[in-house]
Amino acid sequence: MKRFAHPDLAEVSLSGAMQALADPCRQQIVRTLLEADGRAMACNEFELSVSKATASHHFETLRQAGLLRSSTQGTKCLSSLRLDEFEARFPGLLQLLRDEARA
Amino acid sequence: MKRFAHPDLAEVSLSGAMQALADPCRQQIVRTLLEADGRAMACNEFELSVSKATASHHFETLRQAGLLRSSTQGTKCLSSLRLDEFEARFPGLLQLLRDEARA
DNA sequence: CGTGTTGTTCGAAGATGGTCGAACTATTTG
DNA sequence: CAAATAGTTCGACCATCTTCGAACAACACG
Repeated sequence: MKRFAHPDLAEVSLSGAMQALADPCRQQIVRTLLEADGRAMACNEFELSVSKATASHHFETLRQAGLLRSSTQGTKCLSSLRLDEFEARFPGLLQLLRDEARA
Repeated sequence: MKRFAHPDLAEVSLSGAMQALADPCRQQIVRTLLEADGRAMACNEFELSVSKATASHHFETLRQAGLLRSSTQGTKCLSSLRLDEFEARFPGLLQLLRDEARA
């Protein structure tokens, strides 16, 4: 069973966080998780217009940016937002995504 | 005398803003302007470790992201932050840069 | 008018990033 | 065990981004 690496939020730079959140596909992933309200979701539950390989790459990028916590459950990979930790490190950043989602 | 284009903040996407602010060199420019407290600064007043050509490109990128307002004064190009407008469009985003500047 | 200052623009080189298909691993199910 | 499911990893391709030097433009100052 695969184990994913999850950096400490203190190691995540603002540049890194912004770069991760700048991509539309990754924004979509984070927005979906924001609406999921804390629930962990499998990769194939997200409606993404990219291949499996590309999606997997984006999930990894978001993990490295401290946004996602992932673990495998059977053949699935469940991911949830590290909401409180990320909010403590970069206050207000995720709220901007929430706002843009309504627009 | 050259005139620069300055987009309406409503036309600036969150992706665009984050992409602009993700670059270390551009972060340096914005941070310097934040410390300048509203004062307009010439390009050569910023201590950047890149060539003139590259710096000029970064200033243009920041203008397109709605962060800078620039105008020429003699041979100089004076730039200032569009602080209130940008803050109204993306609340809290510039504060993150300010915080990271102290760290 | 010539010289120096300040940026801009152009073209090219090199790095980075998003994308995919194919092959692979691990797990569940028949 | 065989087949289906869910992701990951690899290698390659292409677009975009960063960077620079060189050439250029506009202005200030003798």
